Order: sequence, then structure tokens, then C-alpha cells
Amino acid sequence: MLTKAPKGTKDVVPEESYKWQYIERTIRKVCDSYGYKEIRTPVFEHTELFERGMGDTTDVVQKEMYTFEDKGGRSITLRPEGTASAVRSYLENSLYAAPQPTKMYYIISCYRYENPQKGRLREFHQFGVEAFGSEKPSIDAEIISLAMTLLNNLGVKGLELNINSIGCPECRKEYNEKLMKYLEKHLDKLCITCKERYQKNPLRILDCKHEQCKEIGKNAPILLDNLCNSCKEHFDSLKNYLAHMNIDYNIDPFIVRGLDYYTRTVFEIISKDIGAQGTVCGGGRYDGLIEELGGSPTPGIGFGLGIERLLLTLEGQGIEIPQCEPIKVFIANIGEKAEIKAQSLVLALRKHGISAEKNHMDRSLKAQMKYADKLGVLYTMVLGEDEINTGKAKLKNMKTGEIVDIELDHLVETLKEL
RNA sequence: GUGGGUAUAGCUCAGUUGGUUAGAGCGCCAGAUUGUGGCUCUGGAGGUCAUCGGUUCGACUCCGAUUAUCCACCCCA
Repeated sequence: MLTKAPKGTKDVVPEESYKWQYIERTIRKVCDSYGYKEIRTPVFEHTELFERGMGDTTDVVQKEMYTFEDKGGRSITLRPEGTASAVRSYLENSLYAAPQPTKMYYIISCYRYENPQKGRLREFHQFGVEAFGSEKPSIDAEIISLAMTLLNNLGVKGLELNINSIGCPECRKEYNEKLMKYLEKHLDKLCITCKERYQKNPLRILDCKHEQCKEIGKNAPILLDNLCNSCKEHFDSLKNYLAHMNIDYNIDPFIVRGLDYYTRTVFEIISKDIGAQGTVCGGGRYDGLIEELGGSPTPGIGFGLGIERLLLTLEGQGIEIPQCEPIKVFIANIGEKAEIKAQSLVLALRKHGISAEKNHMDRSLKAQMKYADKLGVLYTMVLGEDEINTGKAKLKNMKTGEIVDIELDHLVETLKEL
């Protein structure tokens, strides 16, 4: 118990952290080039923010939130996603006063009380991007392109981009009535879960895996065919931008996102080789959200990209992730006097920006060499009484085995040149 | 919340129809004439066989419960 991390959480151990750092580095580079700046918000927020933001009928809000009361009697929730906090901060800090659109990104941990499985954890990490203030389809295209560029820069291949439009509240309401009218006739033939969906979220019935439901869904009206004029224009324009940006996409009229705030553009990027939870990235437009959270009517769009799922994809595709820089030099010592000298030499090297390491265990010279080899250091220097007395030592290149003489007084300069 | 699989060394796994000192490979530590790693060889440390209970003369092995973990449904990143 004491030595077991809570269900659905995972450590990133020192041997693995370089993978995360590489992904984070790549993310920051791409965001810089797109003009998105990082925002950092608290891990927890007032519960109400998420209830209002995601919609209190959604699964996430109803059964997956880590909610507790703090000592002051406030209801607090560990963030299950990033968008609500970003909007809150946008309003609280009057970011709308700056030239629009406001473009920001974040790399955060999120918390949802779910049963863990492949690609699903209770604590997971998300790279998110948000753009507030523009309703132009060009920003939709930019956001999608940012995600695709990141994946491309990481060397990920064969991901599928699916896009859809779920319209604005007006055309969706009209469509919902149409759809429910159609489904009403077949209500008794739907599966149990779809019967529940009928009231809650009839759109999702069209995405059901049951044969019966699929059959019924085939002839159902499709939202994409029932968009109002301005929503249709918006979607057509987005497709046009994507085509001009050479971004391949499929239109999937059955993408239904589980959060209430989405309007118009929704999209998903799917990986086939990471198990049942294939959505690496999901997002869309949320033109009503900022108003819902107390701001003036402001359009917005963004996405969330799961870092764990991204890592699974990279590993699944056998993509090599660059390791961090190896230690430059290991100073092996023989005897107590040399050990003390080694300690200060290592310090001197580090002060000059040269990574250096020494022994901190009871180890023979041979064992120290072995240790240096396992650390993957580039060079090893042996330090004993002789070297201290003569001021000269031998430096071994661990890759080639070549040994050269060096002067202890010029250790820093010599190693800098190597 | 529901369903299925799994649980033996730090890791990956063996363990014969229940039979007494539970094994291998990798990893770790040490040594192979005492000041130079990788390859090889030798030796060593390390396990309440997830936990609790039951059956039995006897359980790592059979049965039950609990817990953990993996996978899937739902939903999502």
C-alpha cells in the first residue's frame, strides 16, 4: 500500500523522463512558431467551473470528477480538462483586452475517476491549445494544422484526421427534433444503452456498434446535411483551407464529442495501434462557452492531445526518441587522497559546464570502470597518487578505447575541446 | 458502474498427476595474480510463491473471498 501509487496513476521514472522532455520540447517549439504562448493555471478549480463549462449532464461531470470540500467549505475539483480553466483565466485576467485572437497552450495533468485501461489513466497528461476571439474558419484550420505539424515533427505516421461540424445551437436543435422524430419509430428496436441515449444524446445512437442500431442509423438524417447556411459556409471554408494546407482529412459525420460546449467544427486524430482508446487528439469550436462562463459572447476553439496516448503511438510505431546528452567524463579514483581530489575536480568541471561524474560507493578501480561504462560516459580519467604528484593523467575514450595523456592543470580546457 | 484475464526474485517467465532445500535468463555485487569498462568464465546476494480463509497427513499447485494489475464495455485524452 505504502509503496504503491494510487490506481490509475503512473510514475515517470528517471530512465523514461527523457521521452517526456523530448515531447514537451517539441511541443514548445511548434507552439512558438505558431505564436501560441503558455498559460499555467491551478490544478484545482471551483467545482462549478467544470459543471458549467462541460455541462452537468456529461459523463465527466456526473461520475468522473475528483471533487472534495476544502477546509473553508468550498467545493473544489481537480481539473478533468484544460479548456474551462483557460477560459476562466482569460476572463479573470481580462486577456480579451489584448489584440485578438488570444492564443495559448498548456501542458497539464488532468484527473478523471475512471476504470483504467490501455491509454486511459486517472491522472493523465494533456497538451492543449486554445484560441479565443476569432470565429473565422482560418483559425480552425490553424489549430488543426498545429496538431498535425506537431505529430509530423515527432515522426508519427498514419494517423487519421477526422472532421465534422455539429452546427450551432439553432441548426442542432432543428436537427435533433428531426432525428428524434425518425428514431421514435424504431425506439423499441434500439439496444438498451441507445434507449437511454435517445433522451440524453440521440446523436450518439448513430455511432452505436450494435447491428440493429447501425441498421436503423443508416437511414437516419445526418446533421452535416442539415446545417444552417452560416454553419455550412464555415465548414466548407475550413475544408478549403485544409486542402490548401495539404492536410489530409476524412469527414466523419458521426463524431460526437462528449463535452457539451462544442459547436460547429469538431475533430479527432485517431491512432490505430494503441488499443481501444485510439483518440490521441480531440477538439473543436466552442462559441458559446465563454459567454456561458460569464464573459461577453466570444468564439473559441481548441484541442486536447493526450501525452500518454501520444507516447503509446510513438512506441507502437518504433519511433526512436532522442536520449539526453551523455556525461562527458568520469573520474575514477584510487585511494582516499585521490577521492577527495576527484570530488573537487568534478566540481570544477561542472562549474565550467562540463558534465562530470565520480564514484560514491565502495568500488575497486575495475568496478569504477564498469560503472562508468554503464553510465555511458564519453571519457574516463584515472586519478591516483601518481597523477596527483606528477600532475599528469590518462584519459580514456570509452568508445574507441584510445588513451591520451593530459595535464590536470588543463583538464577543463582539454575536455572543452573534445 | 459492468465483464474477462493475470498475480512466483529488481525485470521477463518456468515450476511436471498436490510431496519436503522454489528454478532459469537478464539485472545487481564480487573475483579470474593485486592501476583501466565492454566479451567470456566462476561465485554471491535477493522470494512471507499478492493477502486471508478452506480442503488435505501435506498446498506455489485444488476451492472461496479480498486486494492489486492488465484488457474490454461505457465514455474520453
